[in-house]
Amino acid sequence: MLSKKTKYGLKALTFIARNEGDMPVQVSKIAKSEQIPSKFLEGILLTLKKAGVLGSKKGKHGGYYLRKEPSEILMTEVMRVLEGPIAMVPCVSLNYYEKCDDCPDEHKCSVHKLMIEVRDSTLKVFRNTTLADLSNTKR
Amino acid sequence: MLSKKTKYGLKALTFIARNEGDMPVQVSKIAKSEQIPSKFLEGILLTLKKAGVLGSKKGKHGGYYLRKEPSEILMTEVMRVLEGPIAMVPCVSLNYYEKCDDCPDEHKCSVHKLMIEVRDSTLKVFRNTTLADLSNTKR
DNA sequence: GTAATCCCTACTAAATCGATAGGATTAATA
DNA sequence: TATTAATCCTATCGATTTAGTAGGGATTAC
Repeated sequence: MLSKKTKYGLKALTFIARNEGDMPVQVSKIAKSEQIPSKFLEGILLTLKKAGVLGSKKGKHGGYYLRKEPSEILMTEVMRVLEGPIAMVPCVSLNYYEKCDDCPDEHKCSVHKLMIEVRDSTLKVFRNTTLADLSNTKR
Repeated sequence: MLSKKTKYGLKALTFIARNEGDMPVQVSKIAKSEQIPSKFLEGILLTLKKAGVLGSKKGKHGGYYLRKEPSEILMTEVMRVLEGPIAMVPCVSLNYYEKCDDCPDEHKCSVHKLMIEVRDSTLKVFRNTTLADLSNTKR
């Protein structure tokens, strides 16, 4: 299941991509428009900021803005930040590999083989999709 | 993340596919060979039985057996039984569709579009993979 | 009748998720 | 400079899910 965190995060990014002029966008505006609990969203955007996807400006008239063009923000990046590893098992994860306790030999493991295929096909989608696709903006 | 339940279930099915002669295979044998907690596995195989993937024989020399040829057991079926819906959000699930509380219009939802693509690509893998592929048996 | 096996229900500890609370810090502006 | 509006940070909470255990009932081979 996709977590609410990721769902909200994607919606928020889409909103920001669509509403970006010169001014940063406030959490409260996004929360209201997208029906997301404001305090919860606060934490999500903070995470995206720490990961380098968003920038922020504090104080009055502050808010969040994209640090790259929507077309340069890949879903691989966003999903990894919000949802964690793309692979369904650590033993096929590219970025967070871990050996299984059980499994004496990975190459003979039936689950391993299947999960590599799933990972690759999902990765293909995420690598081919940017925030520009989600938000229908051209940049 | 793939649940242990699903992982164990797949390993068990693979084991049964490889070890099937005329005799049913016992939970205890699978558990020992695949390093799975025996009582936990018991419940998993029961689930697979109720779903019609496995058959069982009670009493001495009883055990579990496949109800179809490995090549006829699709991963779509197994994954749905063990892991639940393949879609990451209910609003793109083929078998368990549910509307989102938020989302006034699905067709305009950026998350929706992305998750349909993920679902389709994952589905493609599961539809193209059978237990025979996992277990390297020909049947 | 006994041992081996599946079948069923209930319980538990730990982790995760979704959300809230409360305030510290920063910056614009009146 | 005081006020206000924002981000930033930490802690907490209830509900749910996960992974597993416990204990026994029912069935069958021998």
